[in-house]
Amino acid sequence: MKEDNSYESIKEIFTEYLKKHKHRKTPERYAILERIYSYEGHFNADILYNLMEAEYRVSLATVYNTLELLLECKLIIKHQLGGQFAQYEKTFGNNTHHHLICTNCGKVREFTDKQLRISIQSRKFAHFQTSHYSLYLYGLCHKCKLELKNG
Amino acid sequence: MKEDNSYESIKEIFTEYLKKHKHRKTPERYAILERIYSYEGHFNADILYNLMEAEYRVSLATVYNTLELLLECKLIIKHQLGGQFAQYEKTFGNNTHHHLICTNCGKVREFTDKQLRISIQSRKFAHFQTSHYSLYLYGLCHKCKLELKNG
DNA sequence: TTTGTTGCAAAACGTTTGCAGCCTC
DNA sequence: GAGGCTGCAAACGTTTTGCAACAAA
Repeated sequence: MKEDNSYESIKEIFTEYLKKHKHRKTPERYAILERIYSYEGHFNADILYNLMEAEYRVSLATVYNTLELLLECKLIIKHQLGGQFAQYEKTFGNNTHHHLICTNCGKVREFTDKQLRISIQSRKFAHFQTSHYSLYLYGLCHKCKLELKNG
Repeated sequence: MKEDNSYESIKEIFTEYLKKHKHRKTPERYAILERIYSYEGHFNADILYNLMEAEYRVSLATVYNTLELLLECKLIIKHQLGGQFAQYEKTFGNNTHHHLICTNCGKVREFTDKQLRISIQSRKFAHFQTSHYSLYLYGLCHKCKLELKNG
């Protein structure tokens, strides 16, 4: 099981995808993939760009380009949570989780709920083939609820 | 029941909100609210701005300003579906629904599922007070699935 | 050798902001 | 009359694009 989520097998998925779509296997692309898979949690293009700086310098354009490819082969997923930056996260080695978003401070928390996950994933459609999903619950986090009550 | 979703009662909610927060009751704000509530489906700031053109001319800044107020008093909700525009929709007189988003053509379809809605709405958290939620299922619509298979 | 990819910088895009004048309150 | 709101245009910040140089195939 652990092996399935190792960087080697992830890399293989990416290589297959690149080959199939006649894209080139550039060192930049693999460096970005590797960086993403050693990162825990949500990130955005700018965070990733700055993380890369230290290891293997790539341009921001290449970061965006590679994120697009990784989205297409489903190695990462994209969230449009707040206003500004799009957020990304790796899909393998990551438990499927749901998001709690505070409408006051914008903080994002994750939670897992197997029952909920199954309810959603088992929903089938005649004319739509689901590949993945996102569930966002909006509301007030503990801190903001107290602040608004006292303020 | 029908009365509860009429424009008059919606307007009252907005008026209450404006009064409570010491905001002014300007004709622009009511014109925008009215336009939104006579519109079916998702819209974005630009669509709304263009719709207003014919009836009661307002600036784009005012559109954004008013959308912000309507969000705060929960008369509309905001979706960050694709990349570009944020999408909005009215909340009253609208069944709670979920979204199917085609990852190929970007088309958004809605569906309702009472059981799923209840499962999600009944999930409680110790340190988070949920106000609303969004569920997005990503995948391929019928048309795109066929196109990709044949292409 | 061919052609996809890179880095750079400039452009594009939706959204936000600053400001003078206007209009609720 | 005071101060919040409007329209306008300019600014903002993220993402995309055009192009010349480069490198994978």
